[in-house]
Amino acid sequence: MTLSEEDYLKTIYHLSRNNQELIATNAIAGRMDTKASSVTDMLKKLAEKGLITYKKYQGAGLTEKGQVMAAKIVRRHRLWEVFLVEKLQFSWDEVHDIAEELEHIKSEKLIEKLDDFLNHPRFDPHGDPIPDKNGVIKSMVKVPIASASEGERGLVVGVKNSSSEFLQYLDKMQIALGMEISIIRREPFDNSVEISCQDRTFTISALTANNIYLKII
Amino acid sequence: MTLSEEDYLKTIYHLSRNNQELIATNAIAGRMDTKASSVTDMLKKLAEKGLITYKKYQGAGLTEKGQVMAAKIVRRHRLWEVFLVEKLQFSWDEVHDIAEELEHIKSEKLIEKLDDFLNHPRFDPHGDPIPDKNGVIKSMVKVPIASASEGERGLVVGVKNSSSEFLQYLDKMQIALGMEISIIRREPFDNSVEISCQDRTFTISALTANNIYLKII
DNA sequence: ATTTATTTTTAGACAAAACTAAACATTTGT
DNA sequence: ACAAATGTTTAGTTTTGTCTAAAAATAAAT
Ligand SMILES: [Mn+2]
Ligand SMILES: [Mn+2]
Ligand SMILES: [Mn+2]
Ligand SMILES: [Mn+2]
Repeated sequence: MTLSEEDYLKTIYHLSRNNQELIATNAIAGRMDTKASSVTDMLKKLAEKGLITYKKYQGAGLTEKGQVMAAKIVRRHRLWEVFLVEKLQFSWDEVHDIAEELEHIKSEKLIEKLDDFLNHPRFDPHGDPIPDKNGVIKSMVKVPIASASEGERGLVVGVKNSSSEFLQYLDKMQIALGMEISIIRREPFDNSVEISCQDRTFTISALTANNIYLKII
Repeated sequence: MTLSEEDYLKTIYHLSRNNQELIATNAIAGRMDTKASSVTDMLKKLAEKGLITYKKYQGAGLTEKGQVMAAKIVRRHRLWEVFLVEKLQFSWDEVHDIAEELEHIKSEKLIEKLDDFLNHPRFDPHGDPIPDKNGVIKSMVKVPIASASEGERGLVVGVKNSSSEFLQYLDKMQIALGMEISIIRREPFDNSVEISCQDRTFTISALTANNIYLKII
């Protein structure tokens, strides 16, 4: 597996989560910042290797084998992110790009030793689950603040958007994983949500509310 | 800088240590397990970028700029090796190949944070010095056992050959960095050396004696 | 049901890094 | 000094991954 093949496989994996349908060429191109023609070439190669199913003009989907491979790459990515935050003191908005490179280092032993060293974390710094060595994910029941009802409260367990901009915005608002949030009121006019968090009460936009996941308690 | 350019630069750096002369195309090809013609192509490219001096049929040498770049790569390599041994519990004969990949991860901040995390180590697991962030090396006065005189003693501070085979052989003989060794007798017939180490007295071959460095005390 | 628009694929080109085989330069041996 | 041996470069391919432009297929609109 080359670095490029791994990145394509991972992209297809992410586009397939919460979505049984075939993935379109353009969807992949859009997310990877390449041209559709490049994607087509790569899809043929991955299909040739038995990692995806691919039918002309129809789109692509992971095979069982591709699913397992992709989950391994995601596992590596997320373990490295934990390392960067927990051990090297990076902030959660800085780690993605570095992990994007580290995930391609090829050594089973390395990743198992890293996992030991980190004490087998189950979630990455953005709350996303870390697949086990067989590619199995234990995901958590979580709901965006935007879908929680007035009066409910929950723990912040993840973010939907993990761009630097959004994560830094959360830092600025002093919202972090593990904090408890109560839904005070939802404003029907613009779908903004009034919440309380750590003795502060304030309002977040619908967009923000859509990108923060809670585990209701 | 591509991965490949970095590997070539590092090879030239290593071949230039203890040697002012220009490095021959074949020397590089031999060490990197490529063909001379591939080396020639790369030398042109590196010269083009101002990282080496290169004159047809004469050989190559690092420029100031190339020197600094190469030292940075070596710094990354050796810091990762320390990480793998100290934190992930790899043995010293397993880390080189993994570090060969890790050294290419591009992030200044990563490497400075790693250096902090490791407490600014000055030597890698094989006793080789780690360049500082400016590429400056503080090397140590060290002498191969083969060149030490009878009656002298010293601490094991490095190995010349750091192949897995040799390192595993040292493990088997229970010789490790930091141990104290006394030169009991040198046998003129085959240049083997009788040494004592940790209350054991035994004989090592000339080849072995040439590949273990001592700091005389 | 055609026409139009969008998406996807093909064809052809390019850059990076490798190789083989042949040409050229340097060194060595006599 | 010259021929042979060795070392190095050039020329021409190959593989991987990308791109542009044109062709083909599918989807949307009138
Ligand atoms: Mn990430
Ligand atoms: Mn990646
Ligand atoms: Mn090494
Ligand atoms: Mn390398």
